[in-house]
Amino acid sequence: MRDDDTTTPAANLAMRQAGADADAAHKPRRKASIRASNETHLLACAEAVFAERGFEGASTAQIAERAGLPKANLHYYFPTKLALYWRVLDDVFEEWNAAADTFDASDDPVEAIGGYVRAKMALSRRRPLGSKVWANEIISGATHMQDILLKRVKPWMESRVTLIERWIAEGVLAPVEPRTLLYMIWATTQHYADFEAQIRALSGKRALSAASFDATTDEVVRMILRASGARSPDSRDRSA
Amino acid sequence: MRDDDTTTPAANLAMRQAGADADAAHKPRRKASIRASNETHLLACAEAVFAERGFEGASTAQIAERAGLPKANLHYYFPTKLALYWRVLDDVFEEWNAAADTFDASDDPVEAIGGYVRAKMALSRRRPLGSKVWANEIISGATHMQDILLKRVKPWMESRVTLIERWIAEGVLAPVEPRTLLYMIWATTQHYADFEAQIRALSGKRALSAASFDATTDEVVRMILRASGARSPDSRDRSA
DNA sequence: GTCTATAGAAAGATAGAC
DNA sequence: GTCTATCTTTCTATAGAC
Repeated sequence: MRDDDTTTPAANLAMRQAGADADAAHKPRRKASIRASNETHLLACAEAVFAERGFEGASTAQIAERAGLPKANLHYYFPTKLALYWRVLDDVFEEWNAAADTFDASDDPVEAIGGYVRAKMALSRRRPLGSKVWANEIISGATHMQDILLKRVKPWMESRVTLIERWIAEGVLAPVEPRTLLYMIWATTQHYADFEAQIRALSGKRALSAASFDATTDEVVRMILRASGARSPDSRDRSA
Repeated sequence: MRDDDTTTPAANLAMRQAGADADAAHKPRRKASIRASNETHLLACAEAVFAERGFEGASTAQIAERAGLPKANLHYYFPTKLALYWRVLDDVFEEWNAAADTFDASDDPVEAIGGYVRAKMALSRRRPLGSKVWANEIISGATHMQDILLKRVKPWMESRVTLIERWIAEGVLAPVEPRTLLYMIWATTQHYADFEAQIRALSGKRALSAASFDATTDEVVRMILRASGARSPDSRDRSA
């Protein structure tokens, strides 16, 4: 029951109808879960529309229609289009944040960077719409994301910069500019979500198969590791 | 007279006023150039608005206002919003295409790839708005760009893939997946245009200085060359 | 070529019956 | 919680005077 990523109008309508004829409107047991269910459902649909048309280009009517609901219901759950958009941005950031944690899974730069690249590639595959919403927001000037960028992303980046500089000092990473490396990782991995349509057009295929996406992931990991000059530390030569 | 990249409303209004009081409307000498001048001016303003809000999010009123013109004048020069958008996309592609030529400047992969990365970074710096329009269009599904992608970008990519495969066979490039390398180059270089707002927020600076952009360019070139394992061919060991 | 006025559709949001 | 009807604003595009 609770996988709500159905973003096609048809499936959604069907789902809505299912509960509709339980006409007794006040079963206390279900009240809270109706709200939760409708909110997540609307959020998933909103993510798809915001991804495709950006904040200004998206209309609440389109989102409601995709959700199989009247426009008024959308405004019942989310007072304004902006409030809905904020919730979507927040959701997307939480996943970004989860992937970011993989960077600290190991002190070996090969494992840490490799694992992070893998996590970001997996995210691009699993939730391309979220990545697109993020990209759209940044391209439009990031006006609604200053808080997230300054209070969450910036501190994360700064601590990772310090870590990368330590690796360089220890000789397990080439003397790269840490920010340039991180931007390269973000840009390259997110490209497979954001520029999906271009990749499809250029490859002539309808979609990248799971197998070829995995192969591409391996290749991206190899290339990023080569770019960064990462190597696993010799277990004995660490003098400090 | 003919540098029309002024995209601020104020400057544009001033420019418009200049010619306005030459009230004789039919000097044959000036007719054609008025059209050309207004068209390029509107195109520059449209590029800025489309970059910031995407095709659906942009309004002809905003574009006209930025150009310092009544909305009706915009429709006099460009019949529909879509026609205007197409012209912008076409302009942007022409510059992409010019940068693409640098790939063939040399048969040495270090020079060819390095030069191409430099050209793309320079383009990101010189015309970030164009890059954003492109990115927005792809994120939105590339519906208005299928022609350019299939007839212009795809053939270019395929011939470059062949070239890269030859380099690999000759041993002057690591055995990389050519498409993955090209996507990495595009993603990384365009990131400095498209994600400008994020970079600004994370660096805490208002804008990347010319000097630090040049340093970043050098670093990106080094990292891409390392990722691709490119090396200049020994002048003697070419047996064919 | 320029510009005011406006048509006709679609936008965000709300009222109020159920 | 749901949904029809509607308010107000803004949208693309055009008419028609100058």
